[in-house]
Amino acid sequence: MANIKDIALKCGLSVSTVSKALNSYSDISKETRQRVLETAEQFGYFPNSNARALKTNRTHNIGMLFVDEAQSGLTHDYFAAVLDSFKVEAEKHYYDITFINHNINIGNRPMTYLEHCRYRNFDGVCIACIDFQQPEVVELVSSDIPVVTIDHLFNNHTSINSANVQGMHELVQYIYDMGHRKIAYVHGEKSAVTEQRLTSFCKSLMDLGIETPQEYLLCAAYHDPAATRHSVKQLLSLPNRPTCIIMPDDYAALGGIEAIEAAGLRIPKDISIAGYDGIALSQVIKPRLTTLKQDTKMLGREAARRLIEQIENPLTTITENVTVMGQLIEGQSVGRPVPSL
Amino acid sequence: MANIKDIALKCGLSVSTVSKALNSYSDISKETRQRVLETAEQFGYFPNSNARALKTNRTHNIGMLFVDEAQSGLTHDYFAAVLDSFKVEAEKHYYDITFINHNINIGNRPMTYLEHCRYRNFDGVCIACIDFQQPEVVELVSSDIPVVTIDHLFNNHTSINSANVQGMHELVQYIYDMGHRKIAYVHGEKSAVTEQRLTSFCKSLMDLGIETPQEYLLCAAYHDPAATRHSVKQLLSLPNRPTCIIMPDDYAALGGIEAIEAAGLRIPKDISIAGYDGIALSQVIKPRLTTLKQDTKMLGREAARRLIEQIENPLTTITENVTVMGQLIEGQSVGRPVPSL
DNA sequence: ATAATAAACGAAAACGATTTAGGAATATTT
DNA sequence: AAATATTCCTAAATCGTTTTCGTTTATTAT
Repeated sequence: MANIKDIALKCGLSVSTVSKALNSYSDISKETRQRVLETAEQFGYFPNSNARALKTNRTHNIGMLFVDEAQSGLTHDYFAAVLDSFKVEAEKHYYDITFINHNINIGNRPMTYLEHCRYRNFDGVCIACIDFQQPEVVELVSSDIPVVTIDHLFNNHTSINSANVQGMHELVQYIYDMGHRKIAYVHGEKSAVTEQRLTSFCKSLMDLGIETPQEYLLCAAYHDPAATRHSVKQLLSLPNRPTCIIMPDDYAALGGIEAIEAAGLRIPKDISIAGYDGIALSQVIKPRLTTLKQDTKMLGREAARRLIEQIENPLTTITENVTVMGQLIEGQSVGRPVPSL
Repeated sequence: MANIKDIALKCGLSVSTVSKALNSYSDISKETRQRVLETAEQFGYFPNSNARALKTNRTHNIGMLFVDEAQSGLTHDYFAAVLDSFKVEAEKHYYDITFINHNINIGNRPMTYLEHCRYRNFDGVCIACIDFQQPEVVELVSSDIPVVTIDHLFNNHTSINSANVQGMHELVQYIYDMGHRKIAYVHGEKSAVTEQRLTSFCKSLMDLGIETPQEYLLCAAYHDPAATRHSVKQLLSLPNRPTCIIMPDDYAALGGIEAIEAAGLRIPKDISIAGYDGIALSQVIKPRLTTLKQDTKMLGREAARRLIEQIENPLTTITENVTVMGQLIEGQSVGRPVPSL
């Protein structure tokens, strides 16, 4: 692999001049600069990232903290889509992405996330799809490494958030407009996202003058059709059962659908069901889900952009909490309820 | 961040001694070694990866070539699961994973994959879920960087392959055993995998003494329900239509199911359908798919293991082509055909 | 003509590790 | 007592860059 020395030799220049030429220093004449660039191109040269990082303390490498164990992280469509979009944008800015994990330390102790970041000298870190309460995560966030979080808000840190309040409101409003008055919500486990959606759900209904009985609010794990199947079954057995059920997410909705069909009910004729996420899957199943599509493209892109902005202009950048709007997808799973009471 | 110098200072030793102690050189006394390790632990020390890489030419970083554009790569359940498993195993061996892409070169030209690998000094590379014919991919494979490919076989290179021949055979045999004689196969686009499955499909049927008309073999993109919907529609309109249809993959099967139900047919009563992949989704939809589960855990794990083996013992390692068996999942989508002809 | 300024380049010291060759001190053999 | 071996450690070169501070030459001002 050709290095800067080879180029210097070939051009009859010093190593420093070549370096400067490559980095567009102003005290290099146009002619030499041109000459250097040409030989560099000809030699197929590019800087050794390690040497450069060693000297500059910049790696052009972003750490991605995505999920702890082999949970549903990468195979979770929503997050996979966000990651994908993040990756695309980061590449445009010449950044690479490396997963953060628990490598083994010199002392035979697993590194903390922060230690791993220091070890690899990540310029910045993106955190998504993880339990944000973990001490280790908090430690990482509290460090001086630029951090952007997705779907979670830390003090004084940039975050990109799907508009859960707006999204849930829009979904509820739509369902209301379709004529539903008995709306249940099987919400995910406790998290910032869940709280937002749940609050928005309750508030939206209250504003519409609807009272929601406690039995209409159930908890079931995200991304877990078995859990929602159970919950929906429970809802269906209520004496005064809902006419529409909102699921934690699209994938989990599959469990709900199954439970409904198992009970011999038809969607949306007998009962309606709505998802959340708007992943590709939601539009290729039967019935096509009425759901709230989160803008994964925008979420990933903005996260990457702001993080890089922060990395490159640490002083002028202000921390922002960006909210990315979602969009209702009108599928076939929410219909008009039968007028019967 | 504490460095080796700090430790040397604290211990009253030279930098070289500390380095040797940390790297278990034999010419360091047990006592000093112990002392160094303790201070290292106490200082929260770990080596600067860049400095180390610069000197040793080893980065403990594996390049992952996963997909060119924002195609279905990360959001493709099968590959996401393989990647996840690869990641878990790599971490166990103290390796990190970085995505390979087309960063911008010094000459303002996008780097080739190989160039990116050299730039980042990856110790090894895993290639999956990509068009293996691309010149750039071939260039990378032909380099001296240790490479392992998943689901594609290159000469003189280790590869981990899902047992497509066995898998398809098992699937066909099962369908046959259920009584089907008119079996169609909507196969994916041209690739090594497709070829293996297609060949196995044809051979298995021939061995069973069944002739398959040309109209029973259709091509539709992988992971594309719209494509399979179209193909299945076509199959259904045949004068002598099949009693069972094998889909390119589970996700694409959704399109097939839709087409069948749109035609007013019931699965598996009127017609059977089978998937391929055995992703989680396949078991939470209705009907639960009869499909061939590829062992993503094993595929990812073996890929990581062999690659690392190759990295660490470049001389003693022989290239292997590992075949990972799949397993039939008996769902509800393949039934006994109606005896009518 | 001389001094001051500007333009273009180079020498050398880092960055934080690894590794080779060798040096002191101690122990062992002759 | 001298020679040799062993043990433990250090000096210094090196990996490929960046960057500070000079130095040289050319240009302009006096």
